[in-house]
Amino acid sequence: MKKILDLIEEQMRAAFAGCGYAADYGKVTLSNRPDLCEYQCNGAMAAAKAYHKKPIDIANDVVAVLKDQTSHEESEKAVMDGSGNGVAAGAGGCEATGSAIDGSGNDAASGTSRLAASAAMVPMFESVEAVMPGFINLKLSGEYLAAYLDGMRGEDKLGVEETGEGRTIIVDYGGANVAKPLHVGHLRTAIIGECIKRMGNYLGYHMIGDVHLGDWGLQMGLIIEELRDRKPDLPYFDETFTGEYPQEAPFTISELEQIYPAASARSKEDEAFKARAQEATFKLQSGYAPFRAIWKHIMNVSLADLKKNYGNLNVTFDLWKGESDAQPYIPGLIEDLTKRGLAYESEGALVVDIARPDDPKELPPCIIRKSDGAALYATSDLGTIIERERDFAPEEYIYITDKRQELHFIQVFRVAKKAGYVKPETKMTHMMCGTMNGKDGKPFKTRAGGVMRLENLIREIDEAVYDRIMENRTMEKEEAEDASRIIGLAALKYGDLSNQVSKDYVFDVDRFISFEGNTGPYILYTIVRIKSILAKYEESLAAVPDSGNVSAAGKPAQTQDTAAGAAASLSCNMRPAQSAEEKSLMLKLSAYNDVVAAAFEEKAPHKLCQFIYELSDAFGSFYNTTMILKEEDEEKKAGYIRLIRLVKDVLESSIHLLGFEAPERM
RNA sequence: GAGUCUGUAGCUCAGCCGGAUAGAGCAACGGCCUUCUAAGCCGUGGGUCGGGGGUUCGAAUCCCUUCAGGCUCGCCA
Repeated sequence: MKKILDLIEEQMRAAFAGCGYAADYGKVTLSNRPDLCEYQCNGAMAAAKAYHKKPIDIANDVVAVLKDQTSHEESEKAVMDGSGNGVAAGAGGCEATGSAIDGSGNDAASGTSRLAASAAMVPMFESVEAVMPGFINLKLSGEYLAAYLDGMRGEDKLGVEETGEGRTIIVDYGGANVAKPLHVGHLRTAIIGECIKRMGNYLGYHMIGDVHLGDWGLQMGLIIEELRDRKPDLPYFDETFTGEYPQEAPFTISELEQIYPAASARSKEDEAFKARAQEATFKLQSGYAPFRAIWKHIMNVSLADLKKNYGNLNVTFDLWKGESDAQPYIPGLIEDLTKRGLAYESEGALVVDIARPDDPKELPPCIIRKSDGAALYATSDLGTIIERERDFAPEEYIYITDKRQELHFIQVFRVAKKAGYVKPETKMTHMMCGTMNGKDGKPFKTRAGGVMRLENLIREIDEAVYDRIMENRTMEKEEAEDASRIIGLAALKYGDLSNQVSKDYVFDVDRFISFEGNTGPYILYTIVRIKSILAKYEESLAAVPDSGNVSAAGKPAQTQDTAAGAAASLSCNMRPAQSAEEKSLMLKLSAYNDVVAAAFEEKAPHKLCQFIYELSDAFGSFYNTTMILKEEDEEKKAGYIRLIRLVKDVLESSIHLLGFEAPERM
């Protein structure tokens, strides 16, 4: 569906053009003064200079054209109302407006007949006015808005346009290291990446998520040598061993997680040990069979654990590739760059220049081979690009990492472009994440000062949620535990995603578990309340047929709204808003497709968070001023139900995009 | 030192491709449950948008400058 803002803007542009002004001045935005209007156009003020006129005169010209249009619409509408019968505007009225809005939407794409087409059926504006110094203030008509929402209800994706057309985008977002437990530092990239991937898929792109494991560096040598010292009797360390290596890994995940930090710490003090680790790394990379066997064990044990932990976060990957997968491409890569004269020796290393004259500061070259002959980070990322081009030839790459890697990606992107490994038009995006800080503003730590493991963080939040549920709800232990996991994850993810990606943010456990205000649980609470109302409504419908005879005799008009009528009422049309609260809610809903598209386009999940918070807020006000189930007018009640069902659908699909779900009760 | 990002209410954050009175949440205070989940709703107080200059009819937003903080600056990932 076309975005509602675009539809309005088309009218505005046509009006500007109709007055002899450039259509571009007809830009329309959401109002920043909700007390005055719903949408606004500031183009008259911008145009004033070019046309040597007072802004208000231009605004008045444009408004006159729009009003002329509106009054025309109103006369048409009056005719419709006459035949439609205001009170019993049940099924008959529905069909008419339903097709009208669809028709106008489709025509709009093709051109000029749109104005007439929509005007004939549904007036767009309730009011249009010019205000000093030259604002044009707009209010949407209730009928138009209701018809627009009906369009949303009728679509699979609630009106979101699938602009991706199946084009491929690779999202590189895990960043996990094999043999190291996930810690809070991995949280942001995982959460954000998952969200970007989901939004892209929703918009019709073919998103490929790759965890891109750190599975090939010095860490492997460190583990091997530490293992040698701890368990020297293993066959992997027996040079004379000729048999089959065991299937069973010589360590558990817990041991592995203990081995690596120990080895890492030791290498910083023990030069000899470090040298051994480097040697082991080299042998592994050269294909030395016993070490390859250990490496496989490390991978298997670690991967199972990582999948479990990412799974708990509701984060999944299409590819579980790692740096090791890029290795086969590296010799050819280096040869190619060297042969073509792009890479040259400098201070013993092999480098590629990436500096450009217009850089504010001359950037250092990209090192693709160290002076000791080993490949490094940039080399492996370039190798990965070659593999991805071969396998997927994506139209865009999105890397999601900590912002400290900015320079690295500038270098890699430039080399990839310069060498022609990716097409010139391929977009290469680095989403730089701010760090997650503690309340003190410094990088988040445990109380003891260490790095917080992700599973501990999650457990801490889940437990806090559980306590909160038990505090003021009666719920079975098992249901409460399930709910606290769902709610805890929402709290965690929403807390992260509601901040701008590139900024550092303060992760305050106490605030997250308080669940008040702009938090994940608040969103879930809204959904749960709607579900509860809908369930009660369904019950009431199901109950009616039992006393059907009585009801039918007494109130013929309402019998249709029983069991069989329920389906009909759902397919029936949305009613124009009856109150300010209902209108606000409907206006908010209508922005859904715009928000999703913008959140993806700008790689800004926080915009979607902001939206669902405002939508929940609007629902809260509506809920508090409107007794939905107590409404005696069945037609009106059915209208409310249609509306809140749409609110629920939009909220649920939004949180799905963000990467969490809602419980049934909370 | 150079580059870059950040600085908005007591706290946590939106707004930043210029527009009307700078918005939320938390915290504080005051109302609203015999009615659909009060984890809610309504209201009150709280601001030199780090400082200074400039552009503009109009600046939190654009430009310059300055202060404070973060990060990066060739063989870690």
